[in-house]
Amino acid sequence: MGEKNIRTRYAPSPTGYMHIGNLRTALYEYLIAKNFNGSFIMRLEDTDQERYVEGATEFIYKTLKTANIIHDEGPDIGGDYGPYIQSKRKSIYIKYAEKLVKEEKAYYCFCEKERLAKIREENEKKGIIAGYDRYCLKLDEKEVRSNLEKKIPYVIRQKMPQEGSTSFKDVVFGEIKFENKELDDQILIKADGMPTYNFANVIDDHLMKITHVVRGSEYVSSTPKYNLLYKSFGWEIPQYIHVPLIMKKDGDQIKKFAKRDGDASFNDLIERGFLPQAVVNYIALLGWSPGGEKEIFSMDELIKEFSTKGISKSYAIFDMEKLKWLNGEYLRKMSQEEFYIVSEPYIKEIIKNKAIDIKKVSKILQARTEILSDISKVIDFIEKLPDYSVDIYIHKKMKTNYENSISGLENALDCFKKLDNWEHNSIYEELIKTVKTLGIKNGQLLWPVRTALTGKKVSPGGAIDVAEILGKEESIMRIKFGIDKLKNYIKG
RNA sequence: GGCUCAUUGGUCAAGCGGUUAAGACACCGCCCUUUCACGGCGGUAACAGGGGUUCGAUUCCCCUAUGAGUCACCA
Repeated sequence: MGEKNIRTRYAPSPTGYMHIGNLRTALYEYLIAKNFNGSFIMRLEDTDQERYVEGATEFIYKTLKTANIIHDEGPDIGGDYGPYIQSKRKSIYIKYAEKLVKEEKAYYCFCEKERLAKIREENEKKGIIAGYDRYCLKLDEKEVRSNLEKKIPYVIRQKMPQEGSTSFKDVVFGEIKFENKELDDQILIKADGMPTYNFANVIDDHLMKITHVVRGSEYVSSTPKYNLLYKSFGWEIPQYIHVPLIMKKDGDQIKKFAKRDGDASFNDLIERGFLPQAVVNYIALLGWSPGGEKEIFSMDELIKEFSTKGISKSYAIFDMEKLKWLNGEYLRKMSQEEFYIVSEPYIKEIIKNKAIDIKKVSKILQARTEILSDISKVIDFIEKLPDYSVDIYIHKKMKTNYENSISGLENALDCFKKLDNWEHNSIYEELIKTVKTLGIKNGQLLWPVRTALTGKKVSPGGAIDVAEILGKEESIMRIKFGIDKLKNYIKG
């Protein structure tokens, strides 16, 4: 990919929150740069003043930081090619646009939005979609000057060639060719003096010495316009790397990820209890394959392994199930202590009882948690025994029924009462001793105990784990309650 | 609609002219086991269709179908 310094850039506009696709683009840009020991630049594209959202910029910084995607230059930290905020570079763009006008590669256009809208509407009626009709291209120099003097609002449009074709080589898609006559005379400078995205992009990427332009494949069709601009200025065209879009499945429809549809943003996922590293790992793999069978990558490993060769050409559908699995893998890979740190807030959110040992709860949760936010509904029984139906005492494989559940619980009750050392091993030994003397299966005794203790069909940890966490007193109470409940049921 | 791109199991995907067409998620079964989970083992399931080129096409070309992107004084 060349010898010179690789420079990539992430150029978000502060118009709202970052979605998954956005973040992945930033990730790839970062990985490509770092893979070659290059620089990753952040540039704010705030040229649309109407869409500006307060606080969006801070949010972008925060998101990149939690995702561990770190820029080397940017509005907040500066760099040699600043300013990195487009609104502060307004005069630069105008200067370049006027240069193009002088060379007759662009022209002033005084058409009102109303006229443009009307033409578009008429065309639509006829069933055609056409670009600008070049009305203002016909204006002679005198008219232009007089309009300018009269301060009639204007835009500057790029004058597209009417013949020939423009082709470019994309790193992932290969050679792509467009006929020039299909290109619209796009606006370079808007009536408010701000550049359009397409124009500002070209100017800034060149001025900031960006070598690799990574962006979503929705920009493929505007790339020839970029190249014509580069050509007009006599600038070197950067490498294009168009990445496939991330989609979602909605019924049998395939759609783009969109915040307005309530699709999860990176931030939403983190709030839901996904680990940033897991999400980053997952999205790295959405649209890119390292080739081998390894699926879990740290950021450093991604940097090392990433190659544009593995970027796929077709869109990928976001699969929440796989993300969950991957998140679970990250959780399980942690040490007990690490898991305790991340799970503690979720556990404490629901368990208020100070007597409960949060560390023990955390321990039994680790192998069973995929998303941290799921914790609450799994351990709710600790704080308060839920209402439950006696049906759950019956378990075919454990060979339990109402009657032997009662006797099982009564036996367990005796064990519990005489236990002084309330600790996992001793509880286990005591209960198993009883099982042996009764000559029954482990499950026949343990299943009713677990059921009485939790009031749930499934629980994290078995009878002994749960008993240990609940403590002697509470366990005895719940066992007694279970016995009464079963007896009443049989009677009535 | 024009243009551009894409199309391997439900999903992510490997493959790059000759393979029993990997692997992962999900699903199913078995084992482990004090439930569930974890873990282990195994299973179901794919080259969109049709023409070429070739001794031989999932791989190359063309057509069709389907999907996506784009056609703003938005980025």
